[in-house]
Amino acid sequence: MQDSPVFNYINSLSPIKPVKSVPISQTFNSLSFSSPPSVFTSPHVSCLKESRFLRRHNPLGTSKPKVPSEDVIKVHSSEETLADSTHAHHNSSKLEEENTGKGISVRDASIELSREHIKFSDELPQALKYNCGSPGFDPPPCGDEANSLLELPGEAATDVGYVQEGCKTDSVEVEVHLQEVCQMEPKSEGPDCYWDSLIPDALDMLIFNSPGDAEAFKGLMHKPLASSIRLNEFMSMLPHSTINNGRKMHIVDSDASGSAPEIEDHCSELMTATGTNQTQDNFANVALVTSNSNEKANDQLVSATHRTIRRRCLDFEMANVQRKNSDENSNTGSSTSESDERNVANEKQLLPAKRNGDLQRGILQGIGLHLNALAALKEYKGIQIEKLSSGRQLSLPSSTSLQISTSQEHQNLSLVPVSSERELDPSDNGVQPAEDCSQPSAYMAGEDFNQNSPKKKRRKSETPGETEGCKRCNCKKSKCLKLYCECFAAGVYCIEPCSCQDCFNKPIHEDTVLQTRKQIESRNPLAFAPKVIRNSDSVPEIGDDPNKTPASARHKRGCNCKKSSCLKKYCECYQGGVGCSISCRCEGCKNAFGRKDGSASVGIETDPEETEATDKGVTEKALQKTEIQNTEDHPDSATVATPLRLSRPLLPLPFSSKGKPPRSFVTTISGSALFASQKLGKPNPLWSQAKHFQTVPDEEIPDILQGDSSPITCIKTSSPNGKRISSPNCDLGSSPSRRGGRRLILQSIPSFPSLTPHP
DNA sequence: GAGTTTGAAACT
DNA sequence: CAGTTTCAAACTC
Repeated sequence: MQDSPVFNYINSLSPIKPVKSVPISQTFNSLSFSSPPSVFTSPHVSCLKESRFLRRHNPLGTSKPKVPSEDVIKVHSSEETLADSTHAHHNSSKLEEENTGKGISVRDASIELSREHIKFSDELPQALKYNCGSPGFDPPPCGDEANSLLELPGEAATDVGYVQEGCKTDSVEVEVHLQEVCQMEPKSEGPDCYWDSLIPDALDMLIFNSPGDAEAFKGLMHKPLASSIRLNEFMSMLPHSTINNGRKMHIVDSDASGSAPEIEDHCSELMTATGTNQTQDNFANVALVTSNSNEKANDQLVSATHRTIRRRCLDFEMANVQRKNSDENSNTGSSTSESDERNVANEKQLLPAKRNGDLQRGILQGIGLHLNALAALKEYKGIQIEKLSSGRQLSLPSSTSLQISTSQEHQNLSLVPVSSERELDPSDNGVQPAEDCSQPSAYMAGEDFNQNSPKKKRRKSETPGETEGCKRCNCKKSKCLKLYCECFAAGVYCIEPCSCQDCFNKPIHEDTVLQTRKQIESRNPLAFAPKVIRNSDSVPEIGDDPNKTPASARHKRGCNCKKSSCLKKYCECYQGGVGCSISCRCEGCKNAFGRKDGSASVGIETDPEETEATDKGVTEKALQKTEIQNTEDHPDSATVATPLRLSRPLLPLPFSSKGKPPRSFVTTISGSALFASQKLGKPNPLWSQAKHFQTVPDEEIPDILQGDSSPITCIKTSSPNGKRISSPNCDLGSSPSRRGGRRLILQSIPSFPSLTPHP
């Protein structure tokens, strides 16, 4: 019987057997996120994976569908597949056999798909290039798929964990398969990003929501991808694939034995249509469902799969959540126009402030995408994002997300204590380690976006709005563990685009990074705080002409320029787009945003543009700043047009209009926005990231309180470490001694700054 | 792309 | 806290 191809085939499809396999549990360490290798402990599995990759890789790798590689050919026919399965059985333990069989079947199916659906391949010209965009997916070096798998600790771990849960074999296989698919995925880089952010939601809708949602999803899918061509097909397929009881796909109904081909087709279409990881996920789900004849098994598998996926793709999950929300709240599948869709996508990333409850999520979402990733994304999206953000996005959200990202890093790295005012959500703990997110993201950014151009080039070429978000350092001696390193200073891991040497600022060295960070913070609690403090909610000051630099914004410590006259980026004030203040010790200050001597803040506002130093860049900057400030003033209003800059928020670095933003220059989140986010209160898995906000308040308080006009306003703020910090603003005023000013502290200020300007 | 300038960060 | 050194970004050629 076993020899019978049919039998084998069925076996391969049967979910039940795999589950039985107990031994596997040992192989796979459940919940051990750090040990992906464990997943691959089994040589057998590894082999399979590799082979798969090769197969897939080759066919897809070639931008155009070509004759399947040898491997592909081998597995190609179902019969052959069966044979393989059988073979596997013979060679491995039962458990492994099971796994193998399944894996093979899945794999085969995939292969067949690729083969049968050449069009698919066509649509995926960049398959090779594309590394799974999933946050959870560690971006393995392009081309080295086998390795990549191994390198994906988070994913693998996740998989493993789930495997143990019961659907082990299938889950694992599926996961693997997904990974493959991910790698295969076609999309252009830009679109990838887009889809990555977008699809998750879509997926959710597809899977969890009613068919109506499917429509929405459809609309979403429309957009930009080349693969969208397939949308119709996909959509037509939806009825079948739409979830039944909220979890299963109808496809499940088709019985395991009979519908393999159909499923495959669907899957292929699905993949084609979406061209995203999520799609893959769906695919996985479908595959799982299909393969299972047993209801329970199906449920388990599906749920397991979902969980796995979700875990892997925290970011996406966030997105999904948000998406769901948005669906519920506002539209439903109505998003048909491209612009809308894009907006939606952007919103996810940028954090739509408009929707209740979305804010937080949005923020989280933004967080979900690692800063690095975001930055990279931004680069790819380029203008698109800007447009979107400017048009619809709230400046606030952007800012928020940005800030969050930065803070997040902080948290991750330094475990900064949350300020009292902010309660951490219990869910925090439950949330996957930030690292997981950040890591993959970081890698992803590097790999996914795999940029050809070195950071330097980018920097030079990058326009203020285009790529500034992403920090790329060039450290050689600091190992990226000192503030010299922009990445480190910004609280982000270095990514591929960085040209640093001996870099320790990577997830791998988290401990080191964390430790170093703590050390630095112990020395200077504000070391990682934003260098520029902006007044978010403060009422426009006297000089706050829209066209002028925000008076409220000031550099935390002030600059110490001697030769640059504060007219170059050497000057942190200038770089941060703020005027110099009393805090500054600069000589010959000509800061276009405001000279320290001339009524510091007011002077700037009076006429920054008139400053001799004013050049186009400066003016532009000033304008941008103004925009920002305006936005900040109305952070909550969703409708506020987001200035270009705000759109940037996706990027880790909020500020610099030109070139890369200064290290830690961060825009302060508006208190209200922040508050709102806090209020959402719903335990959000990503809430932990919210912690990061804590830093915001610190900055914010001063901002709020500060009126440029009020020289004396000093605020006591709590640093992340709980140390007290004085706001730079204090300096402004009064005290002749810049540093002395800081020490003036307003002790009665609430930990959480009121949203309104301090009296 | 290499070299210089600059000022923050780090060190003493 | 001040002075010096180190460092990497910013800038120039």
